[in-house]
Amino acid sequence: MKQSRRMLVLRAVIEDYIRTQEPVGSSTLAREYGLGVSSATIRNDMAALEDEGYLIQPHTSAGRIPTERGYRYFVDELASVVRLSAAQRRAIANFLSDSVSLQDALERSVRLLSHITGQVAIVSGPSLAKSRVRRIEIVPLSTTTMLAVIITDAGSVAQHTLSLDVTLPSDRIMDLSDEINRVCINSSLSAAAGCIRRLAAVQDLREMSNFAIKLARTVEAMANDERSGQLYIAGTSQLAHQQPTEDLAPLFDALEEQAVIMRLMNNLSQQNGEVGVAIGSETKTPGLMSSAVVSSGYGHSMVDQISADRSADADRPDNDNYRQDAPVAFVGSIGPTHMDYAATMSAVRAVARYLTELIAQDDTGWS
Amino acid sequence: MKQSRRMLVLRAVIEDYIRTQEPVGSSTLAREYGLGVSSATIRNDMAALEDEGYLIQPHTSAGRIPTERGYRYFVDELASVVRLSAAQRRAIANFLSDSVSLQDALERSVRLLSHITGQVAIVSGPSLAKSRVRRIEIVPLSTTTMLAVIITDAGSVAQHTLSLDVTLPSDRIMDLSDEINRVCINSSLSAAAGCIRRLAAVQDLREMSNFAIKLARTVEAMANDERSGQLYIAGTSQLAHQQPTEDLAPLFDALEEQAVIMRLMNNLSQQNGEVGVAIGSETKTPGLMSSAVVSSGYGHSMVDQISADRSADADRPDNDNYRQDAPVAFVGSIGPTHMDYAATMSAVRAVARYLTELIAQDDTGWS
DNA sequence: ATTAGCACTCTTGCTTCAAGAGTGCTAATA
DNA sequence: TATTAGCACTCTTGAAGCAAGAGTGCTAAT
Repeated sequence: MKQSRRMLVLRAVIEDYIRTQEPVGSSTLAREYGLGVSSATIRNDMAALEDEGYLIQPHTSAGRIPTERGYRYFVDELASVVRLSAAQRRAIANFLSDSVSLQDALERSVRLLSHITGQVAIVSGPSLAKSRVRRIEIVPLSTTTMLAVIITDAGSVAQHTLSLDVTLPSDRIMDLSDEINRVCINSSLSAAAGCIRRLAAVQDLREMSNFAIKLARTVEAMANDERSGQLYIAGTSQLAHQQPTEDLAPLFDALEEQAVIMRLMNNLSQQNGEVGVAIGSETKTPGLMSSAVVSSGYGHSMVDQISADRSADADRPDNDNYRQDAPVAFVGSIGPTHMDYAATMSAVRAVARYLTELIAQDDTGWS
Repeated sequence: MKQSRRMLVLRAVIEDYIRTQEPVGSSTLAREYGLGVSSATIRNDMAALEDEGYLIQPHTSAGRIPTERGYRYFVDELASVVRLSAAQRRAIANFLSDSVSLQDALERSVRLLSHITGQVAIVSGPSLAKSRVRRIEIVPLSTTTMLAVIITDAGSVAQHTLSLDVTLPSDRIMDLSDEINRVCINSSLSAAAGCIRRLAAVQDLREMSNFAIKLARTVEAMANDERSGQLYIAGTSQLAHQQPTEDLAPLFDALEEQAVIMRLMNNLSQQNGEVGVAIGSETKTPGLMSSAVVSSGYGHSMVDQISADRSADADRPDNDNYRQDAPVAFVGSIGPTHMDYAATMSAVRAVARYLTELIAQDDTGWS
């Protein structure tokens, strides 16, 4: 009973602080929240909560504000993420439905998410490493330069220029291109690189083999490029709008460090389908010490689909680093530690769901 | 003589203010700059300059700061943009030279420019409307969905999904694709749309013609899409670093309004090769009232190349909206009105030059 | 046309002060 | 033992007052 009320107090403090952003005192709590005890009692509880590290007071004679630990408890208690209402979900689907390409869909998604949460939103494009090749095109830019365009099953398009020392006849390139596409389709990028390399060795390619090797190296590089999944960020202006409680510079710096953000969000969205939350120092990122990150993976590789097609395609080597159910990309939102966690988590989840559908759906495409 | 010294004083005030960011008084001026007159004389000049609208004093008893008009005069006087030193230019070329694709080059460019100027940098990808088609690929995503990938001579890649109501045999699509590429190559996008549309009518395409028409519409839409040239922005964090003299929110808002920025920069970079400067209200953009924009076009369509190839290719209709020497995209930097104009203009110019070379160079490609 | 000198104006930083909010502790109560 | 009333104490916040400093405008002299 006692323990229980203490936590109710904690919850009340946090809710109030999230609303008002001001240190909350015992009397406010006693008045506004129906705790049925006097302010003095609450004072005792708050003192205890402070001892336990859930609350802190900015100065001797002010109300209390939650600590990182406080928020963590609060978020953990928030176990069941409230689903958005059907209407809200429909609105999202509606807004995103007439996207015209994957990029377009992702751009809309960040903007939408940022708008819903009123915070910074981040969406990554599907990681190339975790996608399958749908087509590899080789477009001559000049006699000695080729543009390799790789289209993945997630709908993303990556490009890379290759320059050669020799001039190659275009029909031979076409042939090679056809051959590559025949062999590589539906392999992961790293597997495809292997295919191409093998092709370079086996076939009677003569002057082409050099080119093929270069191409293989390129594809491999793409697969391993950590920041391969393009990052979309929106809503940085929202940051400038909140009264500058503190210095925003480090936060902005962090946002420009794409690699850092990428790693952070990826870690956070490991277990699929669920939204992850990192609060303050949990982000292990200098600029985010007073921010929280809410993120979810999306685009889990469809399990049955994979295994079905694994057995079908004998050409594909086993060293594919697919992890079943590992998300292919992520979507998230970054805000102050005193953000509205419930709302943010719901929104992130909803957008993630939508994007997952969208990607899995490439049998029907974007309408 | 008198007129001349007044303007020297103006120049000195502006230079000092750009350095220190603090209102500059007559005594400082007399001491630090070798004007050879007393502070009282300078006071008179400053009073005159204030009457003429070049200077203003924030409060009765403070130094003077430049007005918009002051900056304008200053910038106009700065006629000859200082070229960067050979070493600096080499450093730029060096940093950008191992770009691996157009996107990559553009991303590096913004980051670099932002780093050099210490301000926000913006680079647009080549506008599709002003580029020529190098290749149009049609990749089936499913039986009823096609991904159209358009590759332009500037090296940019645009994509768009098309969904159909009927299933089309893939070999027929290949044929159509070949035909389209045969006819459209080297046309502008809008011309290509026309080609495809004509193809749809003339050929015995049967069930394909519907698809072709859809494709034509898509290509046309891409050509007309104002924001088609993707926008790259870097260095927003720099904004947060300068002491917040004033509210940054509107500035951030403006930066997120891609369409607005796009239009502004485009207008500013009309006359090619030269950098344009818009100061404060000259930008006609609410959020930029105390910012200045320095921008330059890049990637002028190479004049002779165009005309040569205009006569050669009889298939291309005349309604191409090429304007000789009109830039294809732009690069610029945004900073406070008290920025270091000379340095910023030099940097913008250097990067623009480099990018122009890069694009024109698609006969040699990225090294 | 320039300059020295001087009175005047404003900002800026500091200190003081009173009001208000909130706490911690003690002693009384159920 | 858990709760509560009461009270002294602490600390922030805002206003007000004040002295120092910077810079100007004006006048009179060169």
